[in-house]
Amino acid sequence: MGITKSEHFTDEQNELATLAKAIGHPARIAIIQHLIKVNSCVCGDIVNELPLAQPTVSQHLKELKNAGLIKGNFEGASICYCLNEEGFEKIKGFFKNINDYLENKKNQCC
Amino acid sequence: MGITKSEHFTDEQNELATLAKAIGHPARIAIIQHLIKVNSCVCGDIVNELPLAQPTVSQHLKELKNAGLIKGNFEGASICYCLNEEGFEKIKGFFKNINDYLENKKNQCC
DNA sequence: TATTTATATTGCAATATTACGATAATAAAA
DNA sequence: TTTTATTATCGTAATATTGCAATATAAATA
Repeated sequence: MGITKSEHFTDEQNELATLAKAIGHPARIAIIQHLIKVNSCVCGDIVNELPLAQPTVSQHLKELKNAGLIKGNFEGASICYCLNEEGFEKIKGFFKNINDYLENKKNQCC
Repeated sequence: MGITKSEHFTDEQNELATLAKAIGHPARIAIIQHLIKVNSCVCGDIVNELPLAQPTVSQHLKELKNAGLIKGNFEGASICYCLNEEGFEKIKGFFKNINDYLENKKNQCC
């Protein structure tokens, strides 16, 4: 049905899924990587970096912003975007759990 | 168009996106969390855990398996699933970069 | 105020995802 | 070999995502 039964999962599960989903597109990975490289930049810079039209980039930025992974500040006529620590902090714990588990696991079937 | 222009991105970007996308659904988060809790289990156990029908769970397991995040071994009539270290290892570096960056960042616009 | 520049929104077509009933496939048990 | 148990696949409906042209909005500048 294309509709996720999110009401049947915990808030934590839904939140983690939303964050991972936002990261789950190569254009949005590229945007994150670019922001790490240049620290902060405006939408137009990303349009020049990526093989996508301006409305498409704007849409990807919106999704990253909604998920809490980036934030934007007005800077004259442009909007300056950079990573939002808060969003990444939320994912951190999840992957830490997994890594801790994988380092200590024993007696698995596979 | 609903079609991702993956040919315009690097292999690394596409691979990271595929992994994140696979994690980006609450049911698949729940499956991963369950596997951490019980170490390994069969599909039927997950069907009992989640509010989803068996074909739906099977489909989610397939996606996690295709992404390299879980693996399954035949164990009698059942299939025993557990986490696949390989997949998570690939994401680890990406988040490590982000966390290192966020810990040292300065002079941001926002 | 009119123009330019930068970004967002709308509308739409193409494609992908989610979910599940029905059914198939596979292997153990009777 | 038939039955039972377990998981996978098929088919399909509902919904979501991706991408972009066209357009709107907002702020700076002439």
